[in-house]
Amino acid sequence: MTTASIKDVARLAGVSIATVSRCINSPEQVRDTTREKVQEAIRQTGYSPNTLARNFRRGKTQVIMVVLPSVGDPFFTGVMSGIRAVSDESGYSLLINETQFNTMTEDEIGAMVVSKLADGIILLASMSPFGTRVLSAESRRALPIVIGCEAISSELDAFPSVHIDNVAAAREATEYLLSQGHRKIAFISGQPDSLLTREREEGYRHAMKEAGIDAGNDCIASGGLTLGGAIEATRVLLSRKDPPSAIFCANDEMAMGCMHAIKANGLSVPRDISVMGFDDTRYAKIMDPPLTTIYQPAEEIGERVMYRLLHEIEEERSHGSKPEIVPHKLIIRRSVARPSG
Amino acid sequence: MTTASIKDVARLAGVSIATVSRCINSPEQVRDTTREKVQEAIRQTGYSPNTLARNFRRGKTQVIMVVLPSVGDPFFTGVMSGIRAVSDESGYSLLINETQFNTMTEDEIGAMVVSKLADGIILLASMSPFGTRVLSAESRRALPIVIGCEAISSELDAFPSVHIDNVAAAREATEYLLSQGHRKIAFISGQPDSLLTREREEGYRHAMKEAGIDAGNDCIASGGLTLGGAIEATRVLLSRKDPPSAIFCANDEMAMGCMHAIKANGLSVPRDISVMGFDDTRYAKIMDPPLTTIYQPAEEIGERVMYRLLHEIEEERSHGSKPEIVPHKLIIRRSVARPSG
DNA sequence: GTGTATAATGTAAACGTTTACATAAATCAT
DNA sequence: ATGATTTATGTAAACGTTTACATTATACAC
Repeated sequence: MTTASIKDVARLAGVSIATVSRCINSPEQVRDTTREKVQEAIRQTGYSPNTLARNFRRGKTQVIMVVLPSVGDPFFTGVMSGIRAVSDESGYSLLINETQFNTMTEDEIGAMVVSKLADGIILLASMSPFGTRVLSAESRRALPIVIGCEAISSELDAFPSVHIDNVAAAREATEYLLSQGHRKIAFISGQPDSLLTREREEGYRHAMKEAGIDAGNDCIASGGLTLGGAIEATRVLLSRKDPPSAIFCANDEMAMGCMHAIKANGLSVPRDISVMGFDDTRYAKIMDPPLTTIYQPAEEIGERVMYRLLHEIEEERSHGSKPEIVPHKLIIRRSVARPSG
Repeated sequence: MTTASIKDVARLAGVSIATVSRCINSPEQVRDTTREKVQEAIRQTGYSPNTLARNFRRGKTQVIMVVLPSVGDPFFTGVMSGIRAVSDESGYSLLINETQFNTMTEDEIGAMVVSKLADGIILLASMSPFGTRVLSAESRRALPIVIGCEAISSELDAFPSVHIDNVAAAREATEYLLSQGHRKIAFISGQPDSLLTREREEGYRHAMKEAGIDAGNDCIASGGLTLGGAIEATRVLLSRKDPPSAIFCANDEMAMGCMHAIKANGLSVPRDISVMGFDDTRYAKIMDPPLTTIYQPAEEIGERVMYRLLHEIEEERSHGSKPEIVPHKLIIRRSVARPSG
């Protein structure tokens, strides 16, 4: 009971396999009467083209691989939804790879594309991509890759990318905290090596320095970008002899954990401690109090990344293109107030 | 500058392509000296097997398609993470399809499997799958499909599935509300046709009926399983002349929206209105107040679904297997209290 | 060293499409 | 009706693997 192939259809319809193929791929080339015969045969056999064979023949998979730290994070969900909107309309499927626990090395990822598992690859805030083992310098440059949400360091800037200006955004956020009179501002970052938050930390440090405040290492805690990590980090921060009056979290997810930990400690937000997030996920506005944060146009980032990738795939590769910077925005809600002390 | 093929490697190593292939797939079959030659040639050419050709030849993609309403929902994120844990270790990749806005019809989904885009398919709380157009009755039964999170209606019970007992769980939740003295209990459901919540609604109705309370249609509002939908639904519920003293939401995501809307209305949870969720996502415990809800073992469901699917793919198809029921649990936190009135 | 058993390699077909090219059929002007 | 032109169909090669089978090389016993 093996599935019907194009040959079966051809035989049943009394035509050649080429004609059947044309009926499917460029129906206007075949005469009406023949087309009907073939369609009838297709119906009878229950034929559906074997994608494996087709992909092989065409040398394309119509699949895009998306590599990202965590699909669960509501910000990435937003980006994904932008990507999906474009991929849907252009006939691509999405292969998702979470690097959450580093189950997949960059080399493996590179191998997937080289070995044609996907036609292109979107790197969302991943670690520095691609060791040199798998990909020669040339082939690396020839690979359809677009980076989203995070600029990649120096030597690899041949890859196109789209993201906000993370440094500026984090500086703005910090400056807002400063403008409200805060001096003791803590920062909860991602993993130490996380590209995603490195620039935000840089913006934070920059603003603090400019304000003449020494943001020593005990102002910074790592929350691993997760809810639980942030709860832990906040506990540590609060147990310090001189606790902060404001905490700036590198993403909203951590801000949620942070706020929870503060309340669980019997303190109030923003009366005792102010909290600032980053991303403006769908949860920001329903938090209690609603979260003051930095808005990133998640869907737009996703859309532009995907459009960009399509361009890379379908047109010629663009060398050393400048990153696309999309605008961010400080969203003032109610989780930040002037310090009480 | 086209990528190297197995031929190039063979030529460079001075062996036949068969030997190269064996070096990759069953190295023990080839002599050490030859293997080294070949490996050297592979290194020099930068060869990596063309997955397209390999898949074609082998008739397998090593890809599983997962169809689910929304990757953004933290519950599904949990299920996905269970699926991923198993798929990773067994060498499968995941193709994700959100049906969120019904961009993809069931027929299209069926077509994907028939046309070999994926080796198997996991349906997470999707609508009733598969029209009859694409799939004949026999091939439908022959398809490696496993259903997660929701039993599928009557005639299709040939598909294996794993999920909790939704009816019983929802009944328990409602009974808990009743035991706290609530009589005016509202229910916020998903879309009217959503399989995911239909059974939960049934459990709710059942418990209400058993308690001798008439749960008329104005006790039930649709929140579309989304945050925003639940906010809207709650507003409607609160504006009734005789508002409920407790609201049971068909998932935690909606409970978050619900709680927000209640607070935004100047009321307090649980003093004025109690809120009950369903899923026990990672946010449940950090809500303010922490959410009383039904725990579903999301990761376990994902793992078992995936194991089940692997079995379907690798062993013979199982006809009419009974659904696997995993345990749920009522988690009592602080969003439910005795009614004040 | 011969013959036999075993291990290693080579040869060639097959998988199901798409497509360049060749051929046959239909259309049209005369 | 004939030939010229256009349109529709058929033929066959190609894509890069894997693998059954045939062949050759190696090891081993005598």
